[in-house]
Amino acid sequence: MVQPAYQRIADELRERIVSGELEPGARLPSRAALAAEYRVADSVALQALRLLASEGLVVGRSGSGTYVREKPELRRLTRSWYRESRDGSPFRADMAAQRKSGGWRAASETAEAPPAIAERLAIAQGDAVMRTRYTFLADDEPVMLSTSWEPLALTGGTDVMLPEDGPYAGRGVTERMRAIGVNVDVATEVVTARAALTAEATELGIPTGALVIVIQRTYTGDRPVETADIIVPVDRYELAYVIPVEP
Amino acid sequence: MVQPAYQRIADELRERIVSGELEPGARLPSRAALAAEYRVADSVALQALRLLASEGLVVGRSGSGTYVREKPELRRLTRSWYRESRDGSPFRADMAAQRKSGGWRAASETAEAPPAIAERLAIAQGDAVMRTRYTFLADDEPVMLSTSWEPLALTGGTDVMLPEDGPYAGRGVTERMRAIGVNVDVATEVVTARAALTAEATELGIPTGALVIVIQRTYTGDRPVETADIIVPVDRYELAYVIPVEP
DNA sequence: TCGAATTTGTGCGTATGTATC
DNA sequence: GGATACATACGCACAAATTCG
Repeated sequence: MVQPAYQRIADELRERIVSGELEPGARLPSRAALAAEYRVADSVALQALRLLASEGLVVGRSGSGTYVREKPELRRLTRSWYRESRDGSPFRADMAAQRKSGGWRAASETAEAPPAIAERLAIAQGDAVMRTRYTFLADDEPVMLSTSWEPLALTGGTDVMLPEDGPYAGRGVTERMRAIGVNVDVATEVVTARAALTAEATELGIPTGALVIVIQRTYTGDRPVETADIIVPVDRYELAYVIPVEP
Repeated sequence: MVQPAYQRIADELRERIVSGELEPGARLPSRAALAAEYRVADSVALQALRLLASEGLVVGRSGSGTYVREKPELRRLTRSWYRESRDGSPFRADMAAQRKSGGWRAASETAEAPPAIAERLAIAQGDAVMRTRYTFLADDEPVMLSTSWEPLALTGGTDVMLPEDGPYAGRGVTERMRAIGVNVDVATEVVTARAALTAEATELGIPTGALVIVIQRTYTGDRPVETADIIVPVDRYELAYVIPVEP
């Protein structure tokens, strides 16, 4: 397989970056310099740099140069088997552990279950659900998004129908469900990753197409009671799962 | 903020793809058609399509067209609190559950601990470690990579010094450590995502820069006993964490 | 303070090769 | 074989930001 020139240039730079030879903040050769070094047209050097930028390895600054991406202070989200036992919300606990103020905005509305959500909740497509969109804030900056769905068949007419209103506002799914006599045994988190959509990128203040981790979380007892899509930008957070090993 | 033309084109196509209006396998308008529709030059339409391709949303086929990426059959890796209680290796169990044959190749060698690994193992930089590289196979195709490090101070001179040799070959970290009287309590998995490096991409048969999930797993008892980097292509696998909720 | 040089970001038009239909 | 479409590459142009003397 013959490598196209722009890929070869990108590969060589990528190796130098991940090997640490080019440290975060270091300046890459300019487009013109790369073009001269590799004996290619300016546009080919440009293409190589665009590729690296789309991978999140480098950022260009107009008029200045292209630099190896500085890693922002990485925050950690802990997901462990005792997570719900901590007082209040897991997110606030994580933020507190890192000396950040944690909070969120939320808005709920009723909706019809789309196919993928219906399957996760084991209900019929089009069934009524309560959809709640969350924006999580750390030091007042949006850092994480979540959309949650709960079957109205379960919570309709009860105290806890609105996750962020009433006596159990903000208390977490387990506690709210317990309040209406619904048992919750396990949380399943399916982790994937993709590029951020425009709407997500705008809300989170990251470039469109930046990498995000998507967590599909479902709380289940005798049946699924809540499912959520959680969007986490990879360069701000890492997820830590703590798993006990059975003796 | 004024959006560049190529980004607007990419955004609109991206929305149509993730919303499902353009289903997997559907053909996008040709470059020429896009250029005409948006009144831009051919090269601008090209730039938009390259952006989507770099995000893994579409694939171009020479002479034919650009198509919405078909999702390969998604395999699931289950990570749960009882994972080690299953007989043999977790990977084989996952594969068996999905009617695939699972296996792996491995090669071990001694090495000096690089800084990041030393920190994860709570040893000094440069201390001797046993490094083992794994290639996991499903139906004889490489699907997952892993590199593991164990402090030689712990296993040196014992039966289990080589993870894939001796009486405990392939039996999992917990069991091997128990055999030499070392206790293992918890596994911590730190999940991030990035673009695949050239070497990884080649080995896994995916395009360079394709999205991979990186799991940094550390087994800990009284002290860290093993740590590993596990590379999982996102479009082949999803990770499922099952977390019990405390009553 | 000003201005020139540099550098990135965007965009245009063209050419060649190759795969598909 | 011819038309179509993607992949790569070249060269050029201009705006905007930055740098530096």
